[in-house]
Amino acid sequence: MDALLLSVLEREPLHGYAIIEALRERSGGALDVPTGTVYPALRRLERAGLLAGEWASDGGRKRRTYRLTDAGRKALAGERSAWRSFTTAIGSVLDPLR
Amino acid sequence: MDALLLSVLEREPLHGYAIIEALRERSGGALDVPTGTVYPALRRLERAGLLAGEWASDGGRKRRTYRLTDAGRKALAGERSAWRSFTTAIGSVLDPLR
DNA sequence: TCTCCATGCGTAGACTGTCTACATGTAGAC
DNA sequence: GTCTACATGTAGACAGTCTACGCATGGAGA
Repeated sequence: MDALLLSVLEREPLHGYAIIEALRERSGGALDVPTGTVYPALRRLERAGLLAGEWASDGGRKRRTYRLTDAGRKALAGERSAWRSFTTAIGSVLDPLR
Repeated sequence: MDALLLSVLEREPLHGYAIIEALRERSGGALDVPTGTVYPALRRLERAGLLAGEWASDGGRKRRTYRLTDAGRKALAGERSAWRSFTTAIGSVLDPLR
């Protein structure tokens, strides 16, 4: 989850709702993350210093827009390499060379 | 976890301890799953009818050897395809086409 | 006008699964 | 006699996700 959020925010700052849509889009509909997962996760990442959130107003609507911090960018690199190691490890068990 | 256990048992029945070693070996040391994860998981899979366990004696030692049931084999196929979908979805977010 | 839906943020509580740490015991090597 | 590898298992903490809510605005259509 953390890696996904960081990755989506890599290019441009987005607010929660837009992040959910971006995840759905980028994954071709496969990833439909509920708000109960995303919002707490964003908070968590903000507390950890990986994201910076800011309130903005679009018309009457209030949005909390998050952007990646430098620490977040580094964390993303780590998450990506961890993900690769992870899938390689699982893959080596699930699809052993025949 | 379930997929990993089922996959390791696909070729031959094994007991818990051997399963842990097999996972470590097959993954090149990356996967070191603690007993507190494996044993309950094996029980769970057995209760679900995906594995069949049987006590055996090797010398003075007692082992519980698990083998894949037909349902387990089907479940494994499902797990494999689910894993592929999953990694594809995550990958499309983490490593978008540039 | 009124209602409904998409937009938008958020929390409470249930649920699930993993991990740490422990208990128990045998066999064999030194 | 003690240590290590083998072997199974549980209790309880912990973390993260999901379901199901509550609240509010804006715009489209009946």
